[in-house]
Amino acid sequence: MIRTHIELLEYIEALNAKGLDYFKEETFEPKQVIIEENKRYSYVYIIKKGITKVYLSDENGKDFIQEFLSEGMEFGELEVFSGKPSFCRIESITNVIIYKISYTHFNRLLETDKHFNRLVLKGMAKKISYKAPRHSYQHSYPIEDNIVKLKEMYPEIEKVITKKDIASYLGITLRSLNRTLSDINHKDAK
Amino acid sequence: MIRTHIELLEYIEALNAKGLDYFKEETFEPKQVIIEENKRYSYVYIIKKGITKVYLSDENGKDFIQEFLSEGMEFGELEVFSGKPSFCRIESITNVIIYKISYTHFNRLLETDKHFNRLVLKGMAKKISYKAPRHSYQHSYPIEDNIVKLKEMYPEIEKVITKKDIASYLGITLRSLNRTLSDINHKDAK
DNA sequence: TGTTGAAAAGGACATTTGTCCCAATTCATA
DNA sequence: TATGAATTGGGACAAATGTCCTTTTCAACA
Repeated sequence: MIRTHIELLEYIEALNAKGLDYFKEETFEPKQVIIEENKRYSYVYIIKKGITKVYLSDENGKDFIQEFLSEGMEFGELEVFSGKPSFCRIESITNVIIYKISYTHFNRLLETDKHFNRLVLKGMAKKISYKAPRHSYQHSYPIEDNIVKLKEMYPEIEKVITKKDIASYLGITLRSLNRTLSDINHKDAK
Repeated sequence: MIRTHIELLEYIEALNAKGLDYFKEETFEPKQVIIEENKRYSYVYIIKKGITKVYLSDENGKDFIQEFLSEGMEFGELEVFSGKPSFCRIESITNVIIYKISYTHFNRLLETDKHFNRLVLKGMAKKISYKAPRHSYQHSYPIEDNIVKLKEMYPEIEKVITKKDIASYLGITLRSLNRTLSDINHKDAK
């Protein structure tokens, strides 16, 4: 549920240690919007620390959360390849430290550094692979199974992510989530 | 709904024309499984012609279709980067001609051919970008809107793709799809 | 300490969607 | 042409989910 890509983060920090100055740190407090929808940016971002949510809202204000991103995950890179404006909003949940790199430097690294290139490819592969089974699973199984599964994987999740966000991630309403949670508890109690 | 990546296809055919023999053609009849779930392969595939579906089935036999892929879209490339076995099944819908390239050659091209490398990155970016709004939209709007939208974009879709597949793509049952379609017709009639 | 607002919980009812059927139609092919 | 399988369409009912609201909890802070 909370994606990471430690390998990429470590490699970036190794590059920094070598004296490369392409990556600039920036910090965000909780609930700040880092990237808005439908705008053009000139930086690619990689999370050093903290948790962010990637989401879309419809005109009724309903959110649908695509992913929660954490250490080593990048965002803003798709726009480099597609040439299109951003299509998701990215917002910090906790305090967040990110590295940002300009499109120019990002492209240069991609072309000159094979290892970096490969890690970026790998990062994108991660994004694709996690989405497929997730959406499939959420469609095929009752909410209850999804939540049980989620709790098994991240028992502490409610301490970091609000229920509303969990519901948006599951593509359901908060009411449904609560109903299901209390059903699960009743079953456990038996 | 049916993804293409013509630029990549054209580039591959240009490479072929130059005498590069990395890409081998293979043909499939309708309803053949090209890639199974959870297996290891040693080729990356690019569609030259025809339509395929990418899907997962759960143990009850319910399918969830991720995407329909057509000209220029690749598959099997994610496994090169993740090192994991395949996670989706790929099946031909129409007659399909594909180019396949071995992992070895694929990796070599990625490293030596910047343009190819960029096109692969772009292809992956496409896969990610299309998924996000799609799943969001499908969660936030009634089925009806999804279907109306789909019909606007692909008026002839039912001639190529069965209703069952359309339903699986929308993440609903065939019954729901039919119900909604007849609702739409009744509204149109008024 | 009391106030306020965000987050969480849940009641009551409406709506949507799924499940389980069965019937009609199409289509490949024996 | 006959046959059976796949596809399509839809009725009736059950179950899941959403909508709308109210209440509770809790932490921040004047």
